[in-house]
This record gives sequence, structure tokens and C-alpha cells, in this order.
Amino acid sequence: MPRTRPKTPGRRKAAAATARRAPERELLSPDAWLDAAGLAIAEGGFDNVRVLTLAKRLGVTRGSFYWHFADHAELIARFLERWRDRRLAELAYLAANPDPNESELRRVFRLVLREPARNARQMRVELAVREFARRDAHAARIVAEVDRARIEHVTGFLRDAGVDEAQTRDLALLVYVATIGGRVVLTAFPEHEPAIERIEQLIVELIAGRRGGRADSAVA
Amino acid sequence: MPRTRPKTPGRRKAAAATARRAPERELLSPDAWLDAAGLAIAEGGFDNVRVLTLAKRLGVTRGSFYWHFADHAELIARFLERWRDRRLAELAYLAANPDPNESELRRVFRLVLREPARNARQMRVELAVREFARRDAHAARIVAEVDRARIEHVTGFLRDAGVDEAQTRDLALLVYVATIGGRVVLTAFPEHEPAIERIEQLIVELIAGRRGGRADSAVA
DNA sequence: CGGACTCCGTACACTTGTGTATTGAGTTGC
DNA sequence: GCAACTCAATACACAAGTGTACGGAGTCCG
Repeated sequence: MPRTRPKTPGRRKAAAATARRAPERELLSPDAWLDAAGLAIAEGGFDNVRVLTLAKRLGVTRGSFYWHFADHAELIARFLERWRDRRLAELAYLAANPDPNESELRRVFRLVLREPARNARQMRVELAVREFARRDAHAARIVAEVDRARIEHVTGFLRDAGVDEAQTRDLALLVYVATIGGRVVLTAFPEHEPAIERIEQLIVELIAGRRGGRADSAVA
Repeated sequence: MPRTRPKTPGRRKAAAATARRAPERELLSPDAWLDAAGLAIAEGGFDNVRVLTLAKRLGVTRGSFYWHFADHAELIARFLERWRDRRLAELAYLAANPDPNESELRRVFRLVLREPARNARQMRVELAVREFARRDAHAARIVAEVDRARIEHVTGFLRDAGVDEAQTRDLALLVYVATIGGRVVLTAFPEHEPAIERIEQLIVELIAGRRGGRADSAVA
């Protein structure tokens, strides 16, 4: 340890940062480091997160980093937890703000299928997190939490849509699995995007067929 | 260059290896290095392929490596090409050896959905290749070739199964995308495997419903 | 104005990894 | 048997990355 670095370092209040007389050079918040890490992860996965590289990109030296974070491992851990919190908040917002002009199922697809396809960076980060989860226990737990919440979410929608109770789980898993797979192939070949949207329609039909017999109206 | 290392190094015929009087220590073939690389990739992705580590695992030093390969890049390139050739051969074998006791569609699922789920290493390698393809042009081309061939294969099966011609491509893509997605989540959570098999059944029903061109198929 | 605090720069020690040059022990062919 | 060949060991130079120790410029607060 340098002098006596606090275990929870400089927690600068972001709000008071502007009220404070602006320093010559803008100081860095931990979030700035996490954002930089996110960029590096989107580009080359978790192995591409190097303190030296991030510092260079942020225009500072590693001295700053080791003030905000104990070490490289803490950066990764905090990044993963922030990622999980944001994904869960995403779901919570969706559940709390129903859109009366759109069917629920469509919104699910928009969230997990179409929307991320437009935000390439976010999609790449998610895939990188999943990749990393295969060799990191902490990441595996994080991914499990997010997967669980998402599947639960889709399941609830399907149940509300009148799908046969015994099969909502399998259908939800199908939707989720097709979604993830779509992301994987889309990151490599964006030209398939229109086809992915037609696939969405196929799944809608499959679900419609699984409801008590009829119903394009309520679902679509 | 050392002395005058040949551009195409020692190509030991694997067949004559046993006829040859066995050396004190078994010599390494390039394939041995490629296999070791595959193990490293399955464990930690392409960034985990390090000449030093492979050598340690093979019980030799890097001197051997630089005899068989020009450099690290060549190892990666040859690994990718071998991977592609094997995947294409896999498909060719399937097409050339029809099994009269099993439906074609089932065989497709067995190949792309159930079989790899049992071979964890192969599955992880495939996912790592796809991850690597997002930042490596060569890998991207390789993956494109394999994807193209597989989707073509599934499309052919669906057409033979009597699926509406106009939609075979979309259905094939759905099958493929669901497959890839299934692999991704299964690598993280193997306990979902039975659910994946039920998903297979759902897709079969979807395809059956698509057979013979029904009227309501015009919804898309 | 002066101490304490916040944040970053600098310098050092250490580790891991690549690539090259060279040597050297087996093996094969003639 | 002996040269040529095959394959691996060793030693070296170099680069990149981590973590730590310490110094130092701003900034706030009394």
C-alpha cells in the first residue's frame, strides 16, 4: 500500500463535481474506468482489459487506476456487477412501464432481439460476458442471475398471453435461446437481420398455435 | 531464420510413424500442437493460446514449436483451417450416409443440437471461434463458410421434408439460430438440457405446421 | 496560510510471453 | 560409417503488463 490508501477510495460525489471549481484537468471517476473497460471488452473480450491500455486511452497513467481500484480483479468484478444491475434495471423498467400501443410479446422481442442488434457495443459486451462466464465463477453467477430474470420475464408474458401453462417455460426458453443465437450470428453477419425479423414472426405463430387454439389478434 | 528452416517443415507421415523404430521420446507432429491449441482454446479462448504454455503441456520447449510453425499467427491460421475442414467433412458425411431408420430432421437436430452438447470441448471451441471471429478477419471468413454450409444443409432437408419452399430459408435459420443459442446457454447451465430437448420438439411441430403450404402461413 | 486530503505521475521490481540464433542429440540414406 | 536431415534444447534480446512505493501538484477547510 502507498501511504494509507482507504479501502473504499475517493468516492467523489458526481453531483458536486460541477459545483466545485473545475480543476485544470477533469478528474476521473471509477465509472470512467468502467466505461473504458466496457469499450475494451466490446473490442477484444475480457482478456483485452489491461490497466495500461485503459490508462493510455483515458489520457492518464496507472497511478490513477490504483487509486480507484485495488487491482485488476476488482475492476473486473465491479464491471460485472454494474452490468448485471443495468440489465436487471432494464427488465424492471419494462415491467413497470407497459406500453398500451404495443403487444407485450412484441416488446419482449424488441428488448431481447431487435434492440441489442442496433446497439452493437452492448451486444458484444453481453457475448463477451457470456464467454468469460465459462471460465470465471463470478461471471457465471452474474450471467445466471440475468438469464433467470429474463426467462422469468418472458414466462410471465407468455402466461399472461394465454399460453398453455405447462409449456410456458419451454416456450420462453425457446424464445430466449433463439434470441441469444440470433445475436451471435448477427454480430458476425449483420446482413441476416431481415431474416431474423421473419424468424420473430415464426415464433409468434408458434406461440399463437400453443394458446388455447386460436388467436393471432391478442398476440400480434 | 535459424539455419535454413524449410518453408514447409517436417511433414512426418503419421502412418509410417509406427513402422519407424520408435525414438526414445515420441516426436511431435504439427497436429499435436494443433490439438494442444484446441485444448487451450476450449479452456480460455484464443487469447489463451500461448506457445510457452502449449510447450509446457506437451513436455517440450518452444524450440519444437518454431520448427513446425513459422510463428504464433501461423498456428492460429492452421488451427482455423483444420477446424473448418472438419466441420465441412462432418456435413459431407451426414449427406452421404443417410440413415433409413431415422428421420432426416431428427438427424439434423442430432448433429447441430444434441451431439455437440455432449462433447463439451468441441462446443466450447466452436463458441470461441465465433468469439474470435468478431475481431479477426480470417476467422470471420471461416465461420461464414461453415455457417453457410450448415444453413444450406438444413435448408435442403427442410425442402425434402416438404416444407413450403418460400419459407425453408427462414425456418432453417430459425433452427440454426436456436441451436447456436442453445449451445451458448447450455455451456453455462447444463441443467437446462432436458428443456432444450423439449424445444427441439416444439420446432418439429412448428415445421410440421409449415408443411404443405397452409393458408394462414401468409401472415408473415 | 497551512495542514490535510484527493488524485495522479514516476520509478522500480517482477512476471510472462514472443521470436531468433545456435547447438546438439537421434535418425535415415547411401 | 558418415554426411545429411529432423527435431528439440538452450540462451539471448526484447516487449508488454502488473503491482508497489513514493513524491507532488491541486484543492478544501478552518
